[in-house]
Order: sequence, then C-alpha cells, then structure tokens
Amino acid sequence: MALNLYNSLTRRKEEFEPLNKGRVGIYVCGPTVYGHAHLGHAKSYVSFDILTRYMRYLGYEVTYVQNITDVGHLTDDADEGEDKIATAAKKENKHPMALAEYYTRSYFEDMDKLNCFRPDISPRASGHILEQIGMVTTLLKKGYAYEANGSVYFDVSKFENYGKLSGRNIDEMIAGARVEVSPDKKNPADFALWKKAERNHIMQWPSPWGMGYPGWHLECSVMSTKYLGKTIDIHGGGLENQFPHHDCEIAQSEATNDLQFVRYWLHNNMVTVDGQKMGKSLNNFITLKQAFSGTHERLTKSYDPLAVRQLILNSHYRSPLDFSDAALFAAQSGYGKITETVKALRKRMEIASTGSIDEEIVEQLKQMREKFEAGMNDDLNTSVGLSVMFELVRLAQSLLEDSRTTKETLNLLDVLFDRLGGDVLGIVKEDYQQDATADEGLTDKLVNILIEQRKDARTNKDFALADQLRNTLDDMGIVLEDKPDMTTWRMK
RNA sequence: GGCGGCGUAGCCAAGUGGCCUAAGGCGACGGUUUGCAAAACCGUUAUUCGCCGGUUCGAAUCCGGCCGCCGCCUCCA
Repeated sequence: MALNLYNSLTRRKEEFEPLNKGRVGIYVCGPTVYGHAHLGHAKSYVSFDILTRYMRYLGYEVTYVQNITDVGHLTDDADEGEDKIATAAKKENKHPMALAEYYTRSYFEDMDKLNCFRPDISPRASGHILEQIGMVTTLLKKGYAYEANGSVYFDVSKFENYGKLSGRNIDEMIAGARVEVSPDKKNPADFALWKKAERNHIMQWPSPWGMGYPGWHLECSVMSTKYLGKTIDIHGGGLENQFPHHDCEIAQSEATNDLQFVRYWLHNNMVTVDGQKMGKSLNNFITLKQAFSGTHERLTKSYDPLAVRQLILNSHYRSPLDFSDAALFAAQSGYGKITETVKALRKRMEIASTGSIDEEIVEQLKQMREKFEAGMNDDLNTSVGLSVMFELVRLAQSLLEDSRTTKETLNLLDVLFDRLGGDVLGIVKEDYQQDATADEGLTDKLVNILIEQRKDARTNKDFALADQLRNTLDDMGIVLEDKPDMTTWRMK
C-alpha cells in the first residue's frame, strides 16, 4: 500500500507520487519570530516532522525547507497593520534583527526538545529581498500587479481562480470585509507584494518603487521556488494560513511561472486550550517553555517535551487538539510507560542469554509493522501508529517476565522500537544515558550500597529498617523495583 | 455574514457501508506477584457510536431534519 495524503486543494485523499522519482521537496510555512513558540507551533511542526520522517522511512530523499519570517508579516491582513517584528522590537527595545535572531534561536531550541529534525534549509525572508523584488518585477511586467503610491499590489481580478484553495470567491470577501480598505487598492481583495516604508521604519530596502519592504505572502513563493523549484511536491502549514496566505502564494507563483505551484497542499488543524481557542487576549496562551517547565497557571506540573509530542501524535494532524492539564498528564504517563519498557528491554539485552529466535514473535512483529505502516500510509494516522507502540510495549513486558527470552528475540523488539518509535514517531530515544546527571556512576554506587543493606534487612526479617530505607530513597525521588532475582532502581 | 469541522466508554482518541458483539492510551476496579508496597503481568470497564427519521440484505460509517460544540475569515501555527 502506498502513502495516501489528504490534499486540501482537491479535498480528497490522494496517493502520493513525487514529481521526481525517489525525491520529495517539502515546504512548510515557518514561524514569524517575534515571540516564543507555543503549543500551536508544536502541533504544526511535529505534524510536518512526522511527514518528513515517514517519507524518509519509506526511502524518499527528502528536502525539507521551512522559512523563518523576520520581516513583512503585518499585524493584520488588510495590509494596513504594522510589521509584527518591528512592533515587538519597539516594545522590547531591540533592533528588529536582534529580536528575530533571539526568537529564532528560542524556536530551534524548543523544536529540538520536541525532537523535530531541523529543516534542511531555514531561509530567512530578509535574506531574500532581491529575489522578492525580482518576482514583483515579473508580476508587474506580466500585468498581474500595479504600483500605487510606492507600494505594489497584486490584482486578484487578473488571476482566474483566486481563492481556489480555500473555496472563496472575491465577491463574498468584499461583502464580508471587516477591515478598512487601503485607498491605493483597486480591489479590496488585492494584496500587497511590496509596501512603501515610512521614513522612520527601521527595516527597509531600496527597490524600483522606492524604499520599502516585501509583503508577507511573497517570501514563501520566492523561497520555495528558489530551493525546491517552480512546482513543488508538498506545501504544508496551519489551517489558518489557508486563506489568505496560501491562496496568495498560489496566485503569485502561478502568475509568475505559468506552472502549477504545489501538487499536494497539507494543512494541520489548530489547538485549543481547555476547550477554547488559544489566544493572547484569553488567559490560556501557553508557550512551549512554560509547558516544559510547568510555569503556567493552567498547568499543575512540568511536562516532558516528548510527552507533549506524544499527545500530539495521539490524535490526527487534521483534527483539532485540545491541550489540557489532564490530557498532558495522561500523555506523560503513557510516554513514561514506553520509555521505561525500552530502557528495561535494553538493560535485559545486556545480560540475556543467546539462543534461537522465537518464530511466533517474528510473526507478531511482522503484523505490528504492517499495522503501523497501514496506519501511516492512510494520511499519517499517528494514532494507529502509537497504538502499535503500546502493543509492542505489552509484548516486550511479557517477554521480559520470561527469563528464557533470548537476546536475539529481544533484539528484534528493540529494532522495531528504534525504527517505528524512534525514526518515525520520534518518541523513543537512541540513548537514554544522556538524560542522567554526570554523577550517575556515583549515584548508582551509593544506591546499590543501600539496596544491599535493605536486602540484608529483609533477609533478617527486619522489615522496619527495609521500609525505612525504601521510603528515604523514595523521598529523594528514587524508586526501588523488586524483581524475582534482584532489586533495581530508577528516578521517579 | 461567508467558509469549514466535530459530537464514539469517567477522560483523551482511532475507526467512516459487512473482518466493529468498536483499536490504543489515561483513570478506576478485581486477580497474580510481594513480608507489605511499587513496578510488571492477567482480567473487567461502550450490545453501542448526540437525537429523530430514511436508504440498504446490512450503518458509528450514506441521506434528511433537529440539538449541541468548535475553528478560520482579526491577535495566532
């Protein structure tokens, strides 16, 4: 079975076929870096991280491009607002580029924690001004754009299917227009390609139309074309960007190149917090840093970044996801179960005896892999993929109960955890040692001394002392686990 | 106003015409194990998929109506 993806353009699931055999170009709308990344970013970028990971798993050579918007994104889409970066820079008293740099780093830091692979290319809008001017020039030359008072606008009436992605037509939009229309525009739906800069505007560049800066929609068209070609396989982004952003991209790009811009449009759904849309004006805006540290009044504790990732994978990328403390808590428990199982499995592999492989297990694992792939092939159903991980957990635990399980059999499970849980889902780590503090060796020795003391106490039926030792360690966050032949410990 | 989505167990969530007497997780309860626990394992937890009607040999899945919730079009991915 081949990979099927829901294409927003056709509103259907379609079998994915790349333009060039074996290679895929993916462009995803990146963040506007004027604040720390929040839960909404997490859902979007984890979703597209899964897409690229799974395509690589299938053997495609993927080029993943995700822009950084550091100029031109205005505070409203009527093209009359202020530049978001400039506004935030003024507030934080920083140079706009310093602000953008600061939040770009913050963004990557958070995405690294969520175990999202870095894009192959992270182009900045401000680094592609020349190319953007080039596209505006072409559009003017071809009659799709007009200059007015130092700004250049795209004339939507010249582009036949404007709004085809979001299913809108121009007349409806004019009727529903809620924002003031610039007097420079011929048509209220026209959008800015290039904006004239006022003299005090910090970010501005020389252009054939005077000093100014590019319109927000332009950067994605220009940078995707530059790095992936005039027609790209996949373009992803949040549902809220479908209109106007993506429809504008289509109009600009297709008017410029006379070729289909994007073959598969993918849109992830939005997040809510405690059942309501997340907004800065409501009191439920949670950044990733707050979630990871538990410093938000809606959260009762801190959450492991990978537990956040797992919660995202628990539902479909095209479904809305409600973040709540309870949901995060449940994900944290489930994530812990998978992690502990993988750790136990690997520890056991070190001491398990070698021997034959259980053929029945081989067959079970084969079926699990098939179920996993069938789910992922069906428009990236990570919920099914995750359910396979828990089936694998149950199988692993039952095999760990049996002391006769061979190293070879355990290794088969470990491979599946690595490939499906690690490579594709990104919730199983290659190595958990790094999590531990530097003095783990010392801690291990000290705890083992106490475990020995407790063992002696238990042998002597001095349970009061045995329990005291266990409780003291528990208070320090160290949990003892009594196994038939030995006692092990782990951090809570 | 325009466009779109959703309503499945206490909670989260897959499934969208027969393999569904409905995955998986969290939680809860019972058992095994244990000196007692924890962890782990086994089992139980929706005869039913918002409500009503229709199509069909057959519907959670299709159609119509009703009720409820949410999102985008504005801050925002």
